Parts: sequence; structure tokens; C-alpha cells
Amino acid sequence: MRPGQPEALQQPYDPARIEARWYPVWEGQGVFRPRPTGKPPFVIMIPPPNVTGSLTMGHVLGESIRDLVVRWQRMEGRETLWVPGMDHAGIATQNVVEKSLRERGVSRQDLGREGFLREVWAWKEQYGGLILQQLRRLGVSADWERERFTLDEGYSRAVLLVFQKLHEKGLVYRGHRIVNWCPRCQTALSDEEVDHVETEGSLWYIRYPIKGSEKTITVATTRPETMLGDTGVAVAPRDRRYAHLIGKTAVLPLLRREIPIVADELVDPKFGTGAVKITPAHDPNDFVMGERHDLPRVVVMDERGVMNDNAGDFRGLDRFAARERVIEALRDAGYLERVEPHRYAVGRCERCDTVIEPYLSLQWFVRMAPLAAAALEAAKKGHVKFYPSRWKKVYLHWMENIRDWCISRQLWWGHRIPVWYRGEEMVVSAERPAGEGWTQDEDVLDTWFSSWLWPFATLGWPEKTADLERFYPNTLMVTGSDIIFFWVARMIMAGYEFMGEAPFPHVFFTSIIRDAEGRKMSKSLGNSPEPLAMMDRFGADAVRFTMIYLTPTGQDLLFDEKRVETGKFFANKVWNAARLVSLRLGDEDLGKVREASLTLTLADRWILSRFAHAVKNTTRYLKTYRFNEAANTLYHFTWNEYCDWYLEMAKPRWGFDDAQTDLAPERIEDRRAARWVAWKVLDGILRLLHPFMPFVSEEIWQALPHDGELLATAPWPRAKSAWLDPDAEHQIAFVMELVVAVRNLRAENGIPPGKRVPVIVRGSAEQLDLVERLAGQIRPLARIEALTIARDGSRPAVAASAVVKGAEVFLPLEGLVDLDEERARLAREAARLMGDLESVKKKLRNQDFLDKARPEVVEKERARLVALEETLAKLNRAQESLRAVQS
RNA sequence: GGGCGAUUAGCUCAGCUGGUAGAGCACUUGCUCGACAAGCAAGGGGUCACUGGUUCAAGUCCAGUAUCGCCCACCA
Repeated sequence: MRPGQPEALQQPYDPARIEARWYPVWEGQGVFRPRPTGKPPFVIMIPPPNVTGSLTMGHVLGESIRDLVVRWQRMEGRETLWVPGMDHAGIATQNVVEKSLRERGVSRQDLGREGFLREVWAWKEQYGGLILQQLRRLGVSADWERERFTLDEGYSRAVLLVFQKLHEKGLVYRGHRIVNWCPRCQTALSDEEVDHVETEGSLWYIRYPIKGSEKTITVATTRPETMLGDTGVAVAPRDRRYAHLIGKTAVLPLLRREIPIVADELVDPKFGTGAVKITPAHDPNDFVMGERHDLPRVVVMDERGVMNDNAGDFRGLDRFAARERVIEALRDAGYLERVEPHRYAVGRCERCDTVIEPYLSLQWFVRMAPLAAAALEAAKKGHVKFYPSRWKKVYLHWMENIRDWCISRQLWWGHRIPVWYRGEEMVVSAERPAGEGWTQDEDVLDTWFSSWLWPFATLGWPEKTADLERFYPNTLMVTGSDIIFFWVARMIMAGYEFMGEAPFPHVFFTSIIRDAEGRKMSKSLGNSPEPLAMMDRFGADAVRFTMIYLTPTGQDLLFDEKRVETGKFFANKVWNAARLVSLRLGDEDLGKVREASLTLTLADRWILSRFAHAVKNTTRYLKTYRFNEAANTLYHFTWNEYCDWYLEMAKPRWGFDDAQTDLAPERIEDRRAARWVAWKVLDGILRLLHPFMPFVSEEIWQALPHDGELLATAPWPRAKSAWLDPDAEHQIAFVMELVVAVRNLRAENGIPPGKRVPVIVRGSAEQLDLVERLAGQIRPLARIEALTIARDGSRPAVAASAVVKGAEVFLPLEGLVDLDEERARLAREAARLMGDLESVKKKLRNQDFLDKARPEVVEKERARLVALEETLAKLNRAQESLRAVQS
């Protein structure tokens, strides 16, 4: 315990100075390490950012929320673990490094696999993990000693072992399938990595001659260039129009290949002509039909999307150029019947936006349905809960319709598939098989095939480590809904498969950040604010607080840089309040003061009661993941109750001069109470604030009398029920209304703020007692010169007046004020109340209301009626008394 | 084609289990009164998208409509 060090709180508030100071202290003292406390551990994991990544506003929001929760739980006395780390991000990283190589005129093929991987690792050492530095700047309290990377040695072993185990169970298989192929990245992709974009295209109608007939059959297609790979034509089985053609042979235009006409239920007779070309090597549906009818698969383009030898004269053309030329050729030869505009969804690579080619190739897959069973049940039974809950439905729908996962990628950067070939032999094993002559599969695994193990592989799995034992399952997953399938769903599946239980009981989905116009943040639009620049401008505390304060639960967040002022201004407010308090604390060590030794005033009891509410509500909102509400509660309590009212009411009790020794003993005692309460509540505010604004709260806390080493490890405040004081709250509410009424009378009557005015109050004995007791606080708040308590019921002849909870406040005018203005004001006020009165009367005349509404509701309306009538009567009297007076 | 979400003050959004519409920003007026102009005080501004229903009572519950947005989907 140290006495206050007010000199530490310098004006102005300077976030840059403060924020450089505390992170090394926390880290140095091991605050971020889990330390057993006897309570169950709280475990959270970072969704590993790409190793190439740089901090975005999306990260800032997510990390702010994660750190908010972790810091709060740490203060609640839980043993906390936050595991940080990075994802090797196969395609993204390989793209970045290839691009930088290209600038040097080098391709990855030039370097060869080994050489290229050396380049990527070197690149990773130099530039990778920048984002982790940025996270420190933001203040995240992760345990850096447990930092993991998905390509770490141990983590890699886990990935390969998972492949091996799934293969042993028959859940990993290899096969020729139509996959999503990106001709630019030149790799297969999973369904989730393809974005479907609605596109204006055309539907081309092409005549295929029937062999041995003058007739033709017309098919409709959006991809005419693939007709070069057609090996059949299909019609619906019960389509009368085409029944006679089933079993006949069509002649493929341009190539003159003879292809059968078959019946297949996949054909929708209502679409196009009801006849469809079958291209088994270039369309997933056609692949299925091709299998059913035993049709050959003719691949007509290569992995770059360039037409190959099977494309005849079109060989060497890019697929889109080929489309034009095929159309031309068909038109010239009279095969093109017509063209219709057609809207359809085009698949695009989520990484590079290239149009995806459904492409026949040999790939590795995970059979997902068996893995989905447990994950499905977990959500249905509530073992895993989603916040907001509507994501459950989305999750279930995906799980129920799950499809096999293509996990092989034709890349070099990643976990190389642990499959070994020697002649006809094939071995699947995490370890290289013994003996000579084995060659490993060339492909690597999908990045998500490693990140789906994150909740346990980071803790040492497959080894039975102490961490794994202690920290699995994790406690909470906080992430974006955009990766619910990529990551969340798969983590749950992997959790059940390899650990036998869900990886976490709760998943909280953060908002998606958009710009002020509602557009997605993107580099090309240039609408993505630079978080580091914002932290430099406003401070990390301000950025964190603002993001949490603004984030709506379950909605997108429309973000505008200017909004960060909210956080900065709030930090400044707290800073200055702390300055005020620290300057008036005196020399006594307040930490040693016992509350019972103090004589608390009504104002003291009021703020302690309000503080207890604030603690209760802030904590409740955190527990229910309503983070914005938590921030909001704290903001308004601090600013509008503690600063605007309590500190203002405390000022006169403090006085200015500590050295003043000739005070009456009761004044000294009162000053002591005011000091203690102001400090106590501020201390509590700082504790509540710390998870939101760790830097400034720690800085201030250290400058005030405090208990313990660091705020970061100080206990979270409890809402003391002994502090709840409804009586004090009612009474102070009256006083506040009274003050506002006087201020309002002054403002409306144009009385200069500097001018002190006399005020007369009439009211019930209780009200007048209260006013008398608090006169010392009321006078400065309302800038009152003389406060007259009219116990004799007398009233001034000429005055501006207002009614507050039945009490009357008079501001004698003495020719200061425009009487017409005051008359108009009273008339407006009376009219407003008349309106309210009418609606209350109407309600009370309604027999149904009286019979059916809950008694306390009816009682409330009755009380309101009485109060309104009383107030109106007093207003009327005030109007009358002014009527007689000359302006 | 299916599903989800949104529609409340000029802007961005709160409003939990139905009981006198709130905040921040912006706006108006006035303030250098010994924490804070990054501030203080006082104000103006809303038929809660529309239509119907349930109810004594609907921003809140139900149904439908409209507009916007998102996700999923093998109609070529």
C-alpha cells in the first residue's frame, strides 16, 4: 500500500506515453501465464492469423473481445490461458512469396521444391508474425511462451498422425473426382473455398445431329467450350418429347464424335430444352451421369485452363477465348440455334477471384458424414452453444448436408501428405516407411486440415501433456461467423474424433466490420482503416474500448474512424476525474480506512448504491456476452453518475486547502468520508475498466492508493448488497431533478451562468428537510446564491417556477426576466402535462384495464394521475400569479 | 430455389421476459466557475418500414407485404 502520487497524473492525458509502459511490466511479471488459483481454468485460443497477416479492424475487434474476457476472468480469480499463434496459410503465403520472387524474375519452379521452401521459411522469419507484434501493441494478454505455429515440428506431427488415423478408419481416401480447380493457383480447393457470384451470362442452344436421321436434338448450356469433351446427351426419363431418341446416337458438332443419348433423372425437363450435354470431366453432375451410363471422361483443358490436345483445332486457347471460338464455329456451321441471357452463379477462387474450373483429378478426401454425427448431436443437445443462437441452425444445416472434404492441395507450402509410394505399393504413415525407394506424395494438405486441430494440438496432442490434461476442453471460442464451416464446425468434429469431447462449450461470433457505407472492408476499395495508425492517433485503449462499445450483438458493425473519439474522450474523462480525486485525497492512507468508521452522507450512500448496480450489470452483461452493453453501462455510470454528480457534490466537502486546520471536527470527518468514497468508487471503476482499457486503467491505479502489485491481477469488484440503498437513490434523484429544474429555469429565462440567483423551495416537510441537508451541494450545482426553504408556505409574487415531484421551485425574477417568455414557458409545460393527463385518465376510465391489468400497474397509473393533477394545479397557480403582473 | 438477419431521432445503434421511446455523433443556445473545451450546462428532433391480428395495453408477440443485406444450393 502506497499513498497517492498525484504528480504521476499529468495533464494532458497522453496515451502514447502510458501505453508504452505497461506491457513489458505485465509480461515481465508473468501476468499472462496461467497460475493455478483453485478455480477452474479459463482457456481461450486465438484464431491463428495468417503468417502473412497484418492487423485488420476485424482482428482488432476479435482480439479486443478475447482480451476483455480473459482479463476479466483473470481478475475473477480464474487460472487463465490464452494461447497465441499463427497459421501457415498454405495458398495465401505461397502466393505472397511467389509474388515477391516474381518481382525478382524467379519462379518457384526455378528454385525447385526444396529451394522454394527455404525461401518461404526465410520470408517467414523476416516478415512473418508481424501481426503478433501488433497484438502486443493492442495489449492482448496472451501467453507468448505457448505461442504455436501450425507448421511447428510437434504440431506437424499431430497433423500427419491425424491423416494416418483417419486413413486407418477408412475416413481418408483417394479418388478421381471432379474438384474445384483454380487455374491460377493451380490447385484443388474445397467447396468452402469457392465463392458463388451471381453473374449475367448466356444460355446457348446447340443442335446436335441425330445419327442416321435429318433430325437434331438441341441442348442448352452455359459452357459451350466444354462441348468438346461431351461424351453423351441426356434427357429426362419420362419426357415424351424425347422418348423416341433414348438409345439413339448423336453426333457431336465440330468434332463429329458419336455419343449416346441416355435417360437420366438428374435432367430437369422444364429447364432449357429438356436435353443436356454430358461432359463428365468438366461438370460434377455430368460426372455422376457419366458414371451411371459408363461414358468416357474426356478432359479438354490443362491445369492452367488452356485447351489441350483433346480440343482439336481449339488446342492452345485459353478457356474463355475457346468459348468465343467454339460459338463462332458452331454459328458458322449452323449448329447454334439461339442464345438467351441467363443469370447464374459462377464459382470463384476466394483467394484470387479466378473463375473456378470443375476439374477431374486424383485427390485425397475426408469422408465427413461419420465425423459429423457427434458434432451434430453436440449442437442439438447443447453441449456446444452458439451466441447468437441463430447460428445453430446454420451449423446444423451444413452438418446435415455435409459433403466429403477435398484436402489435397497442389502446393509446396504446407504439410506434405504422409503417403509413400514404391512401384505398386502405397503406405500411409506419419513416419517414412523403412527401406529404400519410397517416394512421398507430392501434394500438401489443406491449411484447415491443420487448424481444425488447434484447440488440442496447441496443447501438445498427441502427447498426453500436462497442458492438454488441464486446458482441454477450452472454455470459450470467439471468432467470426465467416469461418463457421471452415474452422468452427471442423474443430468440433476433430474434438470429438480425437479427444472424445467438444473443444469448447460456447462459441461467440463477433460482428463483421464494414465501412460507414456498409461495404466490406477491402484493400482494393481502400476503405480499411489502418489499426496501427489509429492506435497512434487515439491510443490502443481508445480503439479497444470503442470497438467493444460499438459492436452490436449479432449484427454487422458499420465502422467509421471518427467513432474512436468516443473511446479517447472517455479515457480522457477518466484520466481527469482521477486527477481531481488524486489532488483532493489528502495524506491519509485511505486503503487502511474502515468503512464502518466513516459517517456516510446521502450522496455517499447514493453513489455506492449506484456503483453496486454498475458492478452487477457490467458483470451480468459480460457473462451473457453482451459486451457492448457492458461497455455502455460502465461508460454511463462513470461519466453521468460518478463524474457529473458525485464528484461535483463532493467538491464542496473536500474544500481546496488540505492544510486548513481550523475546521470543525465534523467537517473534517465529512471530508474524510467524501475522500474515501470518491477513492473507493474510482478504484472500482478502474477495476471494471481494466479489461476494456488495460493501459490507462493500470496507469491511474498505480498513481492512486492501491492494494496489490498490479491492477491486471487485482480482484474484480463485487456488488456489495450492503451498498444497495433504494432510499438514498430516491432522495438523490429528487435533488438531481431539483437542480436540473433550477438550471433549466435559468437557461430558459436567459440568466447568465455566472449570475448567482436566489431560489425558494416549497414542498413537503421531508422534501424540505432533504433540501436543507444537501443545501451545501445543491447551491453550487445550481449556482444558487441564497436557498430559501419556505417552511411557512409563502411564495414570491413574481417568479419563474417549476414543479419537481410535487415540490415547487421559485426563482424570483426581480425584473431580470422577460415575463412573456416565462408565461409562454409555463403554458408549454402545462399543455404537455395536459396531454399526459388525458392519456392517464383515459386508461383509468377503461374498465377492462382496471379489471385485467396487473394491480401494481393500475396503482402506478393512479399515482401518476394524482401527481399530474397536483403539478398542473401548481403550474396554473404560477400562471395566475404572473397574469396580474405587468411585463 | 431454400434459410437467416435488418427496417426506431439527420447518421450509427440500444431497447432483456409487452406497461409513460433511449445513447453516442451531428445540430441549436449559453459557458475559460481552481479535473477535463478530448470539457460543462440547457435544448430541438421519432405516426418505432407497411398492413392485419392477439391483448386492457404492442417498438416489444403472431401472420403477411415491401425494401436492403448475408449465407446455403449439382437446374445444365
